[in-house]
Amino acid sequence: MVADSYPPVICTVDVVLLTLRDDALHVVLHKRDREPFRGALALPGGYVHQQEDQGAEDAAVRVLRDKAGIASPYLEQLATLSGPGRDPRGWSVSIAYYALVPLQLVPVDAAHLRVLPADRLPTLPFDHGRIVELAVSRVRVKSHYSSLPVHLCGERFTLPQLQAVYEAVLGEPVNKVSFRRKMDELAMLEPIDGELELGRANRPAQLYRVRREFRRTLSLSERGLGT
Amino acid sequence: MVADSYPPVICTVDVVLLTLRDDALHVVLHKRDREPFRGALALPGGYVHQQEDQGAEDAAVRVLRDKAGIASPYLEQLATLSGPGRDPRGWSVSIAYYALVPLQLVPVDAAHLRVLPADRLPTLPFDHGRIVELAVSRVRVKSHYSSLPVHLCGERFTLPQLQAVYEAVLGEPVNKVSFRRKMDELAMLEPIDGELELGRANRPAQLYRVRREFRRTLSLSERGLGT
DNA sequence: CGAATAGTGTCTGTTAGACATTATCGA
DNA sequence: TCGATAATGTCTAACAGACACTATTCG
Repeated sequence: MVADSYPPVICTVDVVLLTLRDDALHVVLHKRDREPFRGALALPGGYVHQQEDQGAEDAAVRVLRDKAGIASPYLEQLATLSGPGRDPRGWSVSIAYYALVPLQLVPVDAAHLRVLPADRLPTLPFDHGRIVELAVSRVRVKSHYSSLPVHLCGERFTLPQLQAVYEAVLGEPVNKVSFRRKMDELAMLEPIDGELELGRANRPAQLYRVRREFRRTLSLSERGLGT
Repeated sequence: MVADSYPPVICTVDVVLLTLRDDALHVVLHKRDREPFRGALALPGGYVHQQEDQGAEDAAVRVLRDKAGIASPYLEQLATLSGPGRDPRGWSVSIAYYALVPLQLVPVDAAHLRVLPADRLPTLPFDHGRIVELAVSRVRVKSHYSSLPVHLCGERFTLPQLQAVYEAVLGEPVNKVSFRRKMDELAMLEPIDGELELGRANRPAQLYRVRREFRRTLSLSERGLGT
């Protein structure tokens, strides 16, 4: 064996916490409170804790709670990045996750957090810029054929609101009729009985919520939304 | 900080090496030559080597070469599994990859290797059974809308042969006309000029090969092959 | 009532699958 | 010439997108 003569591999998790603001995907970044890159904005992340984590996902959940004040968002493993150069401390592994959360749940005023547009980020430490790219691209692809974007909405929303969320994530307009057929096919929404979005000078929209069995998961469709 | 008082996280890679035999996906397993589970069949895997690996993928390539005698197959990261219980030596991370290779390139007679059907495997050590499930499911999903299965073919093949490969991977028959339209759309094949598969009592089939620019990558299509 | 947007009906072009037809080999 | 399979043409059913029409609210 060989490993014993070398320092341990540095084993961390990093989370791309995504939310929607002004119809654009934003990333929640965290001001680092220790070296390396102390004071820089970076993805919330941290070491795996052997004594408390039953797996890397536990570490990601803990990081989201402790560093971003977020509990139980939609969370999925993204990729694992590794190598000798990505962390100045040595050969490292980062198990990267992405999370989706409605803006209302983000503590936007916290001094150690920033919410920045995903497509206009400053240079980030480590390979965090690359990780954000991977996350955004994964979210875009999955949004074509799944219910992923509903996790960017709050508990109650109208179909026109949800369509706007899809359009923001996909970066292109979506046909209304096709969109509604697709949502129907995904079968993950239920109308909230008798609840309408009143107060505007037009026909009020029906309010919907995600069915209980899809709250922390996805519904997939065979064929995606067009273009 | 916390990590210093604990033993290092065990950092390994494991590779699900898939091939096609008798129209069924098979996994190449490796007889372990050291503890734990010495002598048991398991996925080819090993430690990350800090001094030679520029990343986990390098480790996967090295493992494939050293343990399975395979060079430069199609290789893609699958998932990362981790936790305190999956390896008896302690808290461990396995960065799992899957690889596709034509049967001709597998050293099927090597004493330390076994080629077993993916859907009828014995119980494997660690969580390798779970990793194989993930790999097979990933390959099935990707085969619906990509050129992934061509990596199970040799250099030259006919369209009927390739269709049989798709059907084996997907586990269901594929419409011939749709299949050919899809291959055409993927635009990754080129006929080998004047080369036909002669010798049988019927019209000979045109031989094709993968275009150079797709040799180690994929071509994706918007809409997949049907059910 | 008029403006505005929600929600739905319907038409049409595109695409996938079923089926039929032609092509080309060995025997 | 026959049997077999490759390769392709064509019809049809399913589906997505465009468009238009109806519904319902506020002012």
